Amino acid sequence: MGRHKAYDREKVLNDAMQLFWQKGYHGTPLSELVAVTGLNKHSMYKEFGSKAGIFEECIEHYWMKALGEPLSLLRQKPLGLSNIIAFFEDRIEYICSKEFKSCLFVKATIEHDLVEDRALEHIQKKNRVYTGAFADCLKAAADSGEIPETSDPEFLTDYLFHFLVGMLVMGKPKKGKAEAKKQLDFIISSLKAG
Amino acid sequence: MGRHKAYDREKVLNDAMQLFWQKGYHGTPLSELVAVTGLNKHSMYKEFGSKAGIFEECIEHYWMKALGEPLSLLRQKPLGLSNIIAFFEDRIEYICSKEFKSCLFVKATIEHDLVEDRALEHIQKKNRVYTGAFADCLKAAADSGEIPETSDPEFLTDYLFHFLVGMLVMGKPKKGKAEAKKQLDFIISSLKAG
DNA sequence: GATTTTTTAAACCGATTGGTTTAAAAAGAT
DNA sequence: ATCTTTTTAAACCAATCGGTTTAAAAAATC
Repeated sequence: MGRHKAYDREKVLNDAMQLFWQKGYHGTPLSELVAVTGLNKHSMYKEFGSKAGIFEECIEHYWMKALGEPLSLLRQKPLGLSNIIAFFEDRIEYICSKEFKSCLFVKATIEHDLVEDRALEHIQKKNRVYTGAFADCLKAAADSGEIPETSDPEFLTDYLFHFLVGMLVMGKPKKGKAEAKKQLDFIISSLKAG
Repeated sequence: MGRHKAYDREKVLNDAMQLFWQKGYHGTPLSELVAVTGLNKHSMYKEFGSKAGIFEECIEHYWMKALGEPLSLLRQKPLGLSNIIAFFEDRIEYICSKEFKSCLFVKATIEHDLVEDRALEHIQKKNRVYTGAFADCLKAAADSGEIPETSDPEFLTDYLFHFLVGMLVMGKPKKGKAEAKKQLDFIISSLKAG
């Protein structure tokens, strides 16, 4: 009994996420959140409790909507170097596209002491899922002989992650997609050489 | 004629820079700037005009005070791979120290559409000085045979820069200094192998 | 038609934002 | 002692911040 909700929670979350993604946590005032989602301020608070509450749900939403697909590229069986290549090619494609707007997680990581602790921990947990997927690919590549058996997936994973984050911060390279692909080629052949 | 300024412009700039460095542009309210520098609000505006004005001068200050020393490591003659190694070892040392607080430039880059355009361009110009120094080292290394002559300093420079930025964002690696050094070793031997 | 819930708009809260102005006091230079 | 400049504190500005409350209107259920 009682009236139905007029808004679509998914759509609201998506709109809010887009805003946070573009402007960061502190760069996004509640007023704009209200404007872009179309929700009434009152409904907003009833649904999410606070600005921090919205943000945390947006992180989960971002994880599923924006990071799910590239993650699936890392998990395609059989695991190996090809996953890493496919993943980075996809990311380069995105970074060089005009829709590019960095990464919500990276922005929140940099905002660190400004963002709520819970949200930060949430992000770090998700990061670990990502680096875990990297490591699985590298282990498989070592097992199959694609890269030397002596390779250490542990630090190579973080090395790859650093490179990824650097690209996400710096955005489109001055010489475009071709330059980014050269960098990727270099990394891949380095992995093969050990 | 007239009274002398009681404050030391350098010290004021340094205090303000530290704050911006820690909290970013939007995370730093004018009130805290006033509190930390000890300047009166009125004097602040007479000296710098606006918050954006203070920030721009802090960028230049940061460039000289925080980035000058690592840059000099890249410029030590004779140029070559050793400069790159010394530079990254120094950066790793800093990143793993407890004084670490990321990089003002990286933070401002991420805040991008929130930060004044002039400041952003200022930063990008300085970044180019840095990548230029990288490129010079790589060229010298290619000339002397430290790395293959076929190496392309252009994209290798951006590759190194991406890695650097990634480290600055992610902070101390979970396994500490040793892990970061392994990553550096890997990069250097990759450069040598081509 | 009674009940329950959502929606809406508005008023309201105290605090803070970047920024300006005023006016008096303090200090240096001539 | 005079003139200039800096310093200080305070008042002031409109706007915005995250957040709460109220009360009426609009639906949906029974």
